[in-house]
Amino acid sequence: MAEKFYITTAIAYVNAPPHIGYAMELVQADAIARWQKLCGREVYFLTGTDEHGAKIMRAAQAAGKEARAFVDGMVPEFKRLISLLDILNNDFIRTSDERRHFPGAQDLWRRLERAGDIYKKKYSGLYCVGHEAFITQKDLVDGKCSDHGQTPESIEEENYFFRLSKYRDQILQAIESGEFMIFPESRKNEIASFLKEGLEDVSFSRPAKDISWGIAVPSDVSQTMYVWCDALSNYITALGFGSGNPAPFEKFWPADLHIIGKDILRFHGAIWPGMLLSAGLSLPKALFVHGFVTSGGQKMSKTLGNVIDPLDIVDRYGKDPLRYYLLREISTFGDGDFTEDRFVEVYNAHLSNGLGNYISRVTAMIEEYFSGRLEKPSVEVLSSVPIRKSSTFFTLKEAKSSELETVSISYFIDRFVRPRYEEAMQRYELKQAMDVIWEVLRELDAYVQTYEPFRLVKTDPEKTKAVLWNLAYGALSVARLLQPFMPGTADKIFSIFGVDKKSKDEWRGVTVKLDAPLFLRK
RNA sequence: GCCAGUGUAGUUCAAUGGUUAGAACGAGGGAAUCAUAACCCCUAGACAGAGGUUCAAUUCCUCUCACUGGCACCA
Repeated sequence: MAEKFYITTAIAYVNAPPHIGYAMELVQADAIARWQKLCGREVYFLTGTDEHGAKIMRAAQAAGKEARAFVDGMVPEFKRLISLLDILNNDFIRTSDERRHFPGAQDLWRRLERAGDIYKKKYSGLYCVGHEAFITQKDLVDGKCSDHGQTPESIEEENYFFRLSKYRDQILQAIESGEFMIFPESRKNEIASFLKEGLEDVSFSRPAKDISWGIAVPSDVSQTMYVWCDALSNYITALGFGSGNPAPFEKFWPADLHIIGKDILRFHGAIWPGMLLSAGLSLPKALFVHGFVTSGGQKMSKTLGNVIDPLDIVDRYGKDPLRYYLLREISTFGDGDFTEDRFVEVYNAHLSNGLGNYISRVTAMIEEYFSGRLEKPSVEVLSSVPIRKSSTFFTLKEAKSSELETVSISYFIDRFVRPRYEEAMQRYELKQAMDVIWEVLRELDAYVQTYEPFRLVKTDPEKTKAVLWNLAYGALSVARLLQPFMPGTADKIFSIFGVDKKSKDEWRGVTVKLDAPLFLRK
């Protein structure tokens, strides 16, 4: 039976249309999900939307809509982005879904209550009349609310709290032992030191009179769940936890990987595991924490006019170019920058001039010299056209220590490219894995230069066949490696060379047909 | 303020206690013509600053400067 792999993105907050950060998170999750599938795992990939809370209520009000109508209008935008980016999610959960989400969230609450970890306590906070909500110290400028310029009132009210402090040692232990992994290492250190400083209990509900748009506390309808139990629980409610059909939950939980942004590390690295421990459920196996996407070095904002709309980019350049940029040009775990100038530069350099041009030149020669058809040459013929010694291959550490004088293209790919690629993927270093692919392309372009098949064909057609075979083999290998990242492009390449992508057999021949260049220069 | 981390070519990144610190994009030049004037080759260009440890430091230590993240109820 296939091993399972449960992967999630954070649920997107729908107070505004989808932004590039969510697009990146989806694409990262998708690349990993596709990779896991290729490795033979049974993948369950969840994404969704977070639709409750005061901010949504305010956004709805500003739009002159009821909360329900507002979120219902917003969700299709998120789904459209998902479909335009070729995201292969199995499921989409909405926290406002009373049938799928509410029962599980309330069930989770009851479990925590049964564990004795929910208690009532006076909560005192700074209440801003303008916000009609509590604000924090950070919202204050000179003691006044930065948005409304008013001095907040200090108000006390009774809320439920969750005894998070009780689980600190267990959480810390799980993180330090590697039972609950956090990528990258720096984020693991960050959350570990946060835990070491000590954990306080967290407020877990708000009076319903203040926030009606949410999930009622099961035992007390005068209170609405605060975000933790409402939103984090999506990861299990989507699997049917607390519903009539918990089978998927039993099969797929715990999550193998939660993909999140650095801004919500604490919730996923402390509060969520605390809740799970209290409920007697397993902890997720790992957290993947990415950074932010800026634009021109600054946070995107309407006033600066530097907001990048992912839907617009897909519209004008295509889905795979955007996927490419988000996965390779933005460092996997760090922050990254997105400007259209840079995007076009990269598009031309790596996609048009690099990948696209390579496919063009190879297919053109095969079509021109051999009517588009090539059979795999014999080993003897192939061994007469190894890659040159000055190539990147011979600068690899692994190669330096070997005694090899020359090496074939297929040996190069199987023994040196794939292991490095796989090693990067196992650490979820998506950019590094893609770097490997473009190194191969560079090697292949240089290989054309070494043997000059366009010249060689006039004197030695047999040898030319071997050279072109290797180039086609290289193109197909690149397509294979590309599958998690640029699935549409990978499929196109398989189809251009007339091979079945699903076949695991060795390629025996290619029938080439290129209708249009892969990426036209911009 | 406290804690953690980062500072390498115009830009994005890599590596290393010891011969010329790698690559990509961008720039300049050359060669080539299979290809989307793409590709290939060559050139220019960097270890934040100051001390220290060491036979030897970009790499280890200290300090200064700069930047980033965290210091909890923000999705």
